[in-house]
Amino acid sequence: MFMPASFKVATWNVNSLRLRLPQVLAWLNENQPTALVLQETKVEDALFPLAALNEAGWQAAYHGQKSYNGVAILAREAPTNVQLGFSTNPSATEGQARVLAATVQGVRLLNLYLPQGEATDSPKFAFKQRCYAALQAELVALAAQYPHVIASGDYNIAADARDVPIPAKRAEKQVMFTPEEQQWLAQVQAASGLRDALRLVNQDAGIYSWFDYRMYGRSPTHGWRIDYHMVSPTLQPRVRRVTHHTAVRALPQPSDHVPVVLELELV
DNA sequence: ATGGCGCCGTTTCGGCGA
Repeated sequence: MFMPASFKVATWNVNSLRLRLPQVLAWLNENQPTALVLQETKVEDALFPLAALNEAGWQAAYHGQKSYNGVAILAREAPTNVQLGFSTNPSATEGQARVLAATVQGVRLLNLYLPQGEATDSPKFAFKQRCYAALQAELVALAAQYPHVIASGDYNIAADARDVPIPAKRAEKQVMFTPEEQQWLAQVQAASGLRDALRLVNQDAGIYSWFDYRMYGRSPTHGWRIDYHMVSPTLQPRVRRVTHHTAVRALPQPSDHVPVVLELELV
């Protein structure tokens, strides 16, 4: 089966693609990934900045809406077999543009922007749970259908104590770290066989992908790790490294998330 | 317990995110 000699995929919640476009173009030029998957593009498809990306040599599949959500997959060659939403449960995201899949260089990429949940007694928390149930079914199906699967994006759940900057007992009271949510994240991996790529190669605590704007300037190291690359069994031995590009936080008008880069190679 | 910041839009403040 086809497998490129190397594969570099990045995930980045940009919190408005139009506002962050210069940063995205600069980052692409500097890092030359095989693919970059974006969340919170916050732009409807008619206004997607396709021309500027094309001029810089990048093709795109995108699924957006006005103001909120929005996901896109960028690559040098046009992503193929593009799927909007979960193929196994299209209504699970309730019309919100949060899920996009496409094939790049023989790898099936699933780009995810899962709900944050707001509070455990909020309807948004129940929505988050339904999205995780649909995600689990989707990953089980994808793992059976495609030889190489990477499910990347903003999962809005920190996996364990290493991924939060405060004691776990205190974090457990907060959405994105409740034991219930951690169970959803663990169950998704157990059922599908996909694994958090970072933890295959790095057990360090204090590696973060999201930084609360409200803490910015006061406590810039006060982040959480809520963005992941989940890789299917065939790719797990090929994970070389996962890096978090926190330097973008020093740019003017940064996103609250940083690019997370997964590099694979043949063993 | 609260709020802090940043983005969006039939925009100049309220809704939403995390």
